[in-house]
Amino acid sequence: MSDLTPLQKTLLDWFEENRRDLPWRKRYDPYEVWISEVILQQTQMDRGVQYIERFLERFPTMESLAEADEEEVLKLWEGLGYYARARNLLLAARQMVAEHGGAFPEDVQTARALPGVGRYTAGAVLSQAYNQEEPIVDANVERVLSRLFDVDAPIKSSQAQSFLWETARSLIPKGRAREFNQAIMEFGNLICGKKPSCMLCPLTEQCEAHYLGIVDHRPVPAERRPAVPVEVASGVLVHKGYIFIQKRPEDGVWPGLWEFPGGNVEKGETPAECVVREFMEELEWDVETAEKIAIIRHGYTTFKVTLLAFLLRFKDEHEGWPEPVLHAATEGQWVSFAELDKYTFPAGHRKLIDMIARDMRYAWFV
DNA sequence: TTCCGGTCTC
DNA sequence: GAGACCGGAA
Repeated sequence: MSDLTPLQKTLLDWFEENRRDLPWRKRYDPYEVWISEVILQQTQMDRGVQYIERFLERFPTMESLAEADEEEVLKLWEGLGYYARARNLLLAARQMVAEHGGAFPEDVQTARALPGVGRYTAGAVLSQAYNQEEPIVDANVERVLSRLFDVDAPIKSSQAQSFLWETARSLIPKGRAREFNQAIMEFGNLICGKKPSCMLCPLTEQCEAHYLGIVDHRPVPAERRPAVPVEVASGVLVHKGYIFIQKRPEDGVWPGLWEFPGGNVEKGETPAECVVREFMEELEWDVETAEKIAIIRHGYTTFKVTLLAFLLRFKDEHEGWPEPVLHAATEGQWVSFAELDKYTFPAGHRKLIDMIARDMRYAWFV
């Protein structure tokens, strides 16, 4: 019956030998495949697997997720980044329970109408869970195909992308989409990685880029522009041993996460002046800086952020708890240091909390 | 310090 | 078609 091409056969055989045990490969349950794919969208496999296991343990079914609290979903997501994924996951689960009987749709159009489900995720779930002959092109597949077929256009260009999707579709052996799509992705992960192991590769004879000696130049990356440096100041306002935090708006950066108020340091002001100004603008509170706590650096693709954190106190005496007038948040809270654990913070602010916890100078309110 | 990655929005 | 969204590994 073997009407497989050599390329298909090699990849399928290789996968049979080298298939890793991963959470969604136990059952290929559509819900579990979907959760896994969304978590792995921007996450290294080793870290992602732990998040997948934790997530599926807490929310084992579509129904359990649909009933979940957004705060709890975000808390499980803390540290993964791209928090819109978590929010879309919850929205999509609710939509599937309401409109699709709690099941992941079996056709591409319906699947792609779900929030957070694009071309890749739709193909990944439909092929792996339902064995449908839908292609997937992720970064692994991009590497494998751009090398095998020497794709010289920039990998994200529409020219390259349409070639990749068409090719990925044409390569799927009849009735074996589940195996084949996993095979090519696993292969792109373990053999044809960023640093390819051509010595171990069973496909070198069919690999155009290998023949030309340009494997390291495929795929052709998009040009990137240099990261813009940004200076940010945030304040940890302590009043009667409690700390003020606020919940970010539903859109923009870190949607729905909690933070210490602050903002960009403008030209001509010091970070300390900035944080005082920000507290006035965002909360209408008159504060002063008590001391500088820490400098935290974190890099992004488009920005490199230097976060300067200050310990703050109110300028005037306050008997009770002053009410903030929220201008940059949907909620505000006074919490004890221990209670910070229950809230979801961006990684930089979580780092700041850890630094405070370890620093003896702050033992009086920690 | 540089690099990586799906989806959504504009 | 370009840029925003995030964090950690290399």
